[in-house]
Amino acid sequence: MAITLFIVDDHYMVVEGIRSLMQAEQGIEWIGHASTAASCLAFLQSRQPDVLLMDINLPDQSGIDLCQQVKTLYPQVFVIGLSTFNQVSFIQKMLDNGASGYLLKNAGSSEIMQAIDTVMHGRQFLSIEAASVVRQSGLAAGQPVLTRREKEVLQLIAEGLTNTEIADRLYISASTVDTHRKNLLQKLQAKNTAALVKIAMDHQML
Amino acid sequence: MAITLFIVDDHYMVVEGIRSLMQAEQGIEWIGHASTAASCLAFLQSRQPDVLLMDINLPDQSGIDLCQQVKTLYPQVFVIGLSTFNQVSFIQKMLDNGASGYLLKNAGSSEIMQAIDTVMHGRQFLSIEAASVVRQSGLAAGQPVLTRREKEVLQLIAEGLTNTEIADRLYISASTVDTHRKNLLQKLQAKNTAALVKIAMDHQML
DNA sequence: CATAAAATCCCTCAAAAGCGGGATGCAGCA
DNA sequence: TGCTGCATCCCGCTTTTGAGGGATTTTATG
Repeated sequence: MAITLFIVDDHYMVVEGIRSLMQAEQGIEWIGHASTAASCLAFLQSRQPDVLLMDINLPDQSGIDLCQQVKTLYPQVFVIGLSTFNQVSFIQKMLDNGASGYLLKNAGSSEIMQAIDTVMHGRQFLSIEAASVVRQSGLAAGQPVLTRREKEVLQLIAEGLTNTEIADRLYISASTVDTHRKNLLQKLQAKNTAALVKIAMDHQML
Repeated sequence: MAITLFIVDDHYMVVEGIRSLMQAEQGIEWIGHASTAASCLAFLQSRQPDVLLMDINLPDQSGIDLCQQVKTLYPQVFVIGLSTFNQVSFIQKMLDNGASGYLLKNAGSSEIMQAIDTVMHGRQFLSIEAASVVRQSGLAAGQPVLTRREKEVLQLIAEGLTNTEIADRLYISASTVDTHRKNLLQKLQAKNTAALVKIAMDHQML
């Protein structure tokens, strides 16, 4: 019995690349692809693949959210996240939302096959590069987790507001904003606001 | 005589996708691919394609720079930029550096063929989506152009250095750094440093 | 209900950024 | 030769931040 495979990715070249790579493989049945989260969900209503390769960047909603929806509706489907290298900060979120693995888009056919095989056995698969970056960046230890308020303050800082302006916007005192700011600097290990924004952008927090 | 094609992209799936799409086409000869700027330049020493598809994000250096080098060394090679949709701010730079066209990674084979055909005739080709985004975002009017010094200062600001630290690093006075900082704020229409870094990141300047 | 985490607020003081000027030297160019 | 853009440097003054604290109230959660 062949393993059925479905792909969600809005980049046609990537879809075509995987199809081409998988065509040569025994035991893999390509049952289709979608370029949006909506059309993916529509397809799944009629048929579910064993393994679902899912890009993190989709035009209508993020793969993170789609992953959660899919796993809620069809827990038996194994989801493998797919993205380019600079989006590794999403890996943890993806796994938190039920994904079984993570592939970088420079993976070759053997790595894809290995990923499919691993997740079909109920284990987790990470691209070697992904895994190493996770280790390097300390993501495995959980990337700095910001509270709701801290995220709000961070967002407004990045928009160029000062503490007092942020205070007005959030109906709190400037001192409080300052405290949040200090905590942000500490959590993200930033020397000052400029570095804070840079690091936050690098971690896709903005 | 078939048109020779070479690809630089660090995502194997994309390379494979294009190869698969092009294999079915008449008159296209795939002469190879590279995953880094360095290996691309090495290949070009021995052989030059008619058309060079080039990803903008490469591991060792940006496609923007590579494009300029390639066009300097081999002006007869037509370069077509390749990237995903959120990197459109690079399109103008790519074209400035001598690229003849721009394809988004969700292009299908007909669009790729059309692009190759168009640039081989010496004309410019933009993906419809790319063209529309260029119009929308006013990129065609040219995004703010920074001087060499301003770029250096911007980089160091984003790393969290203060004016005096930057001054030490660049062997200039803190006052000068301050002037560059003022000019950066003005050019990028930023209210303060935080917004400056955010905007710079949005424009892929960092 | 106890406890921890989050959110709130306050203080001081030094350092840095931001604002609004002005000014000089130098290179490329019409 | 005069113009323009770039890079360099300086002044005074205000605002904002960053680095130390300390403290209280809310809100989850076992």
